[in-house]
Amino acid sequence: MVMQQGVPENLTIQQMAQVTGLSAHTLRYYERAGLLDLVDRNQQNGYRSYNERHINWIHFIKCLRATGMPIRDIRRYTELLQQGENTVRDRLNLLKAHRQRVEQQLREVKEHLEAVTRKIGYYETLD
Amino acid sequence: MVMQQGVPENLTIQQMAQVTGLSAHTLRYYERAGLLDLVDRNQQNGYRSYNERHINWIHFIKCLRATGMPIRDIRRYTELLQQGENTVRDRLNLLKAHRQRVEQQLREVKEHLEAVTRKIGYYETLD
DNA sequence: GTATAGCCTAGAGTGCGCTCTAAAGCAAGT
DNA sequence: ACTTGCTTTAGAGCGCACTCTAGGCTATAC
Repeated sequence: MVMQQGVPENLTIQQMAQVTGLSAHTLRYYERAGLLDLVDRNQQNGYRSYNERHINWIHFIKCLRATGMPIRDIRRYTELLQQGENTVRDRLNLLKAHRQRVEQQLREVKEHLEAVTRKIGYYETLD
Repeated sequence: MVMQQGVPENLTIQQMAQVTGLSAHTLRYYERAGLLDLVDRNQQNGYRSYNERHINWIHFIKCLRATGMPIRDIRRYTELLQQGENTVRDRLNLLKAHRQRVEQQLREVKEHLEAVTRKIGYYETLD
């Protein structure tokens, strides 16, 4: 196994788990869920073999998840990606719609957090 | 049933659902979960009877939920509330800890959203 | 009285996103 | 050869927050 420096290649699922911060279970789950096609296998033993492209992709998936995109939408995005260049417009629309929803939700959370802050202020006057 | 104007009183669960935007199912669930003690009953028929205090309380619960506080933490807060004045400090700490977590999460979401925005920017150059 | 509509309870079901288990295969060390 | 520790799969289980169902009671209109 490489892992000295340079471009990561032929990573086992545990190494991939370390690098991405996801568990091996979750990596397999994402693959089954269609978020991660194209995972090559080691020819000798049939183990999954990840490379830098997978790392970058997982990193982006984590951004989508962290901003609340559901698994099925990420699968949809993945499918578009696999269908090639003529889906760029669809992918763009999908991401833009997502961004808009997230921004709306950020505004709502901030608003509701202000109510919490007001309550905190009230409690502080009692101290 | 009153409902003309002035202070809401003796609301049925359906009226309460309308006012709060929660379903009757959810109102019962919140009560069972310990988020909502003290729901009086109509002496004749045993139906739940809500008043303005309940409305305000549900409104605050919605702020906590909207900012991601789990049900069990809201129950904890409810318990403190029921234990009276000497829990003010604990309630304050609970809300402050919550606010801090939410603010942290807002920062993280914003960061990850920037990655999405960068991807959008990239796609737009392809157009 | 009867129909309809709203309320009650206990408990089952749902959807999501993991997370774990069992049984089996492969790899490296002693 | 045996042990240890990784990998594989299919499928079960979990925690959360609802959401709904079944069966029964109550209230009002006709």
